Amino acid sequence: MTSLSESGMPRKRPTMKNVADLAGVGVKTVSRVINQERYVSADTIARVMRAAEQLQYQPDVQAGNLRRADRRTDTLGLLVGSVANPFSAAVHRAVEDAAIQRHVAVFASSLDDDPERERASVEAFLRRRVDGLILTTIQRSQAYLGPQLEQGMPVVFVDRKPNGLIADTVLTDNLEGAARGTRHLLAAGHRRIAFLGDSEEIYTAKERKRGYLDALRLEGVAPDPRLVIENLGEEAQAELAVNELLALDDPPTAIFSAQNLITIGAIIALRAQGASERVALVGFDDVPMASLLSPAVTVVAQDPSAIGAIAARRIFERLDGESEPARDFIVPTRLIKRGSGEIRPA
Amino acid sequence: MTSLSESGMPRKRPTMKNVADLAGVGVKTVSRVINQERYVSADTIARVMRAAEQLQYQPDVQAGNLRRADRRTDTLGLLVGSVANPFSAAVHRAVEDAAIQRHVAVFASSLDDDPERERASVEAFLRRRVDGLILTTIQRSQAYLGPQLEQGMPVVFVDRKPNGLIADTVLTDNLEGAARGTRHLLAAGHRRIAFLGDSEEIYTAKERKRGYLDALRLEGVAPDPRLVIENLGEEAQAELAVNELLALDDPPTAIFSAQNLITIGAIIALRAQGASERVALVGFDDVPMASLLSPAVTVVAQDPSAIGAIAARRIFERLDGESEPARDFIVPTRLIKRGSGEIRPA
DNA sequence: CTGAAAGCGCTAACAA
DNA sequence: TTGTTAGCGCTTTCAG
Repeated sequence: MTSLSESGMPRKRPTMKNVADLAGVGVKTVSRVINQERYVSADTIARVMRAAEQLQYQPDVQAGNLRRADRRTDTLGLLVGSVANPFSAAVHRAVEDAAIQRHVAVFASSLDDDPERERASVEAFLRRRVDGLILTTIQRSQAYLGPQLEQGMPVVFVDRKPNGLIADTVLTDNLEGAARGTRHLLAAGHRRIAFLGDSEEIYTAKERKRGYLDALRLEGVAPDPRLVIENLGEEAQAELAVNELLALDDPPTAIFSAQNLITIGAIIALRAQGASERVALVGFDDVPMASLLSPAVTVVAQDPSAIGAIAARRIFERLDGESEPARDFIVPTRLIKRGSGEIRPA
Repeated sequence: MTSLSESGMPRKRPTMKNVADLAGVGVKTVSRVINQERYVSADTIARVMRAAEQLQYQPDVQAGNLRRADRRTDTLGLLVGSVANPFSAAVHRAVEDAAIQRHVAVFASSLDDDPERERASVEAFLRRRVDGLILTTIQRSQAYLGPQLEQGMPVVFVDRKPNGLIADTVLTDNLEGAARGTRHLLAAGHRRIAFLGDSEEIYTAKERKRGYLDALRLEGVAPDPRLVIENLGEEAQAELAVNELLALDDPPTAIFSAQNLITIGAIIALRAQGASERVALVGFDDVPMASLLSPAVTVVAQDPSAIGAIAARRIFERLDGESEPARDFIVPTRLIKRGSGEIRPA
């Protein structure tokens, strides 16, 4: 057993020099062994390894990278809404899985829709010389990243298009996904379909609304402005919105909710009003435990794992020299029919 | 607009020397300004700031820390089950919130119950010279961290007690929580209460089982070994286990499920058997959307945010010089009555 | 208040 | 196959 209290003065960490002295070789030889370069005799390798083992030597990557030609830190910065949010967490996980294969570690940071925090986090990443950046942004403009792009740092935007600069972007097919969900309700016979969306400022929200409107138009259904409620930030607001909708003279027979938390708010409200078996509901973005609710919730699911994987792949491609112009990667959605979206109008 | 394709040769990043030259001062003066040291004239500060601004200078923390006395990297390593798992994600978020206040960035890594990955991740953290480590471990022994502890690196274990060394640990009160959940079922009149647990190797699983058994014993109920099913790793296994239980001649009237996914498996099975309104269920660890299920799920909730916050606080205390012996921090649970746990025996 | 020189731990370039 | 020297970008030390 080793404990903190037993230890005397904290020993200094062993350096490459220490290992070299103990092994009776020069530092560069140790460096060669540690980095598995060629042209070292088996015997020398063994001696160095033994010395390193004995001293519990851990190479210092920061010091190494300081002189190394490419100055890579084998580090990535990931900025998401919140690491505690399931969508972000899935993106994070996918990025991590891609990164670990290249021995790259990832810094993750939550920004909580706070523009101040976006800048602060990005600067913190930059000071730490991350090799690349994967960002969900909130700021009005990302032009402040221009210099990094020019210096050749790979930057991939995720889930939102950047403003003020051109860079690789990975996006859910919000437009088609929302249209698809809406079409699904139209196909079930609904004509009065409400739209619940979040802040009009958010790119994804705008796209989803557009998809909803497009689908209606294509079917020759005139959108009713009273059925379109936006700027719903959280569950409680969505609940209120649904209550209002149901109180209309000619209430909607179906609801398309364009975001996760809004869908949950809608479920709560529909249930409280005893309308959950009567009013159809399709949500954009999957909801946890959706299949265990009654009715089970039909959703247009995003694929956060794919988003994270594509973003990471792109970063590494660019790090490996890919230099084609910035591109948008569109990730398709998947309609998951579970019940709530298959309710027909009375 | 700035784009990748417009840029010519990637320019080299500006260094402190560049700023110094542009401002017409020595490097040390720039260093003083950047680090906000005293004894620099207001005029000089202004000149340096202007030059830094103009060159878009970003200090390189790695280079700085190389020579700095305390050798801090302002970096933390966090190892959790999976960043995509809600419990871990909440811990992560709490750690991040504490870290950001001190301008500390956190590396998060998922270990997926893979001992190999545990070692690899910890080594990756160590090579990057993190200032501290917050770990959910899986390996049989963590003795390999002994040298780090001796060197004075703060290490806090979370959710599991380490083996082979003594270090600060933050734990849910598994024993009392499980006992509490079990007592809740006993108080409702149940005498045949099943226990569903995961791998017997896991510390928390052992504690929860002990809590269950203690509660039964204290009430004078002899535990029936046929009602105790362990080593349930995932939902599907839990479902099978519940099916077996319900097929007994004298089936349980209540179930205490000792883990998240197991609880979900139990819900699915009970519902499939039409038993969810008849057999009581209390789960350890909260379940997403629990209050929207029917019946809503009664749980003994953990407090992952508190766990993360305490772990981070401890790391920083130690970094600030605290040297008291390693301690266990026990985080209480909370019984949330929602319905499934209040069903009485027939 | 300011700057020159040394050196942090490592790798690049070159020499042996 | 191995070692030596310089230098990465910064902070420390110490002298102006």
